[in-house]
Amino acid sequence: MRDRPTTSPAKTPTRRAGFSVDVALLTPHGKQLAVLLIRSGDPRTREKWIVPHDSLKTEETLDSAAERLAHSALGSAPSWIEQIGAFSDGRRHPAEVELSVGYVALVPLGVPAPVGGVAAWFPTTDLPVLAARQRAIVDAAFERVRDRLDQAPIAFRLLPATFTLSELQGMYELLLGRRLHKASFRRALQGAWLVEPTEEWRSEGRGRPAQLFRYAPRRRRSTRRGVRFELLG
Amino acid sequence: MRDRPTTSPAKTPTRRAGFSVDVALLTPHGKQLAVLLIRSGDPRTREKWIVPHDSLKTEETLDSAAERLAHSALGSAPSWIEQIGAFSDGRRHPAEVELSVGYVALVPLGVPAPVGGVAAWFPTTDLPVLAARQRAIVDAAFERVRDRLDQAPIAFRLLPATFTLSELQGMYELLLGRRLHKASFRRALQGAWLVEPTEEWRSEGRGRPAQLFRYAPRRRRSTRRGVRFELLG
DNA sequence: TGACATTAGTGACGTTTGGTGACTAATTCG
DNA sequence: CGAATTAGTCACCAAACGTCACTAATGTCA
Repeated sequence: MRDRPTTSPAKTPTRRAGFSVDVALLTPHGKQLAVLLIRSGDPRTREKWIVPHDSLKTEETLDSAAERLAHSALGSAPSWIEQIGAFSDGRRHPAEVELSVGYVALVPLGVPAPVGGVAAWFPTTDLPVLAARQRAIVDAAFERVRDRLDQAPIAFRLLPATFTLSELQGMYELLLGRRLHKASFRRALQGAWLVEPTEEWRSEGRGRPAQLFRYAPRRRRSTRRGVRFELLG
Repeated sequence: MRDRPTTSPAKTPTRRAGFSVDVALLTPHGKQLAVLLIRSGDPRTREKWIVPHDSLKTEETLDSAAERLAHSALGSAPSWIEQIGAFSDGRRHPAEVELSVGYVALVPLGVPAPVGGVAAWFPTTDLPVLAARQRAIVDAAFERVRDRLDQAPIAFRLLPATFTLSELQGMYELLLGRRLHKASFRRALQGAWLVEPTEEWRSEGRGRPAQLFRYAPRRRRSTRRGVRFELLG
């Protein structure tokens, strides 16, 4: 359970800051991503589910507040976290603060579900009603994950420490929402020197056993590419 | 040394919010980018130059506050603007607020220098001392421009409405800090359907006249590319 | 036990994309 | 006129990429 120093009634006489830090925790869930929401402890709020949030404590940075929130909502540290930005625009927020700083964090597959009852994973397509500003933060979190897929080791952070190449490809397919070709995927992965094989093999029911790999990026030649106009509009 | 939000000097009686909006205005300046700084009107501040900033006015969104700041500092509207993120960490800021929301904005080449004396363009390599948090915002602004170069029409927004292809290439070279090959650049540009020729030609002193183009992106086929591992580390 | 389904992993071919040097074109300057 | 300068294009080659087809190793089931 999280502390809510900001839930003093709307008058909030001793509010330390005019803003909150909100963390959207994401994890793979079936064929899509899911976000961790917690039950609103405040019966006065209109929405029943909220994104973990809090105001800054003394001597705390934004990043450390986000990490504290993630750890406290989940029971363990996330494997990746990044600030999304500042959200305001007068939309509803459970803490009724003027501004919220949104964060996105990744939780590996297989981390046990959070403490019983008060928190739950909600898949992308089945979100409950959230306060408008928190909904915007969650939407931006999903979008940020897709956008950062090529720049940060998103897929690797969503998998356990060792994994098969098929699992890695499956994670990319989940995140991209489309199928990839096995040979192309592996050739590109090979060329990037991102994974190294372990001695272990895993036999998953039928079929040939798969070798386990771990994420171990090496320094690679920085190919000076030309300008890419494709993504521009 | 960090700022102490509780020691707000008694002169700031009606501060509406515990945060500011700060805008880093960038424009091409010789062979690099420059940022617009204004003279600090407050003799008590240690730093002589500051980034334009203000708190949110009533019923104002973050984006509209940033646009207002840009317009008021420059006299005209910027050609592109985007939020960078929230900055805190207890570093110094002229407004002595706990948090600042940073924005980056682009100003086309050739826009006249701002009003006399109180503002000036400072090239990347020759920045004066700024409050630590504003310095962080300026650094992030330069970085954001480089990062967005492939996703947003940065270079086009820094040029006048019509331009030669050599000018466009020169702008990319300025932003990337390296030379590009003419034939590759034009082939890629051609394939992206981003510009269309005008009927005008410009004769710039010596050499063959160049045709003028305008930015006019067309819908193009979304090539489903494979995964790019190169940028990952 | 042996055929078959299933999953892992690789090889090879053709196409596309991208880097490069060399060429032609049109202008100014002397 | 010819040299210098800038614009614009072409052709060649290498790297990257999509695709199909193949081999490999396991479980399942008649």
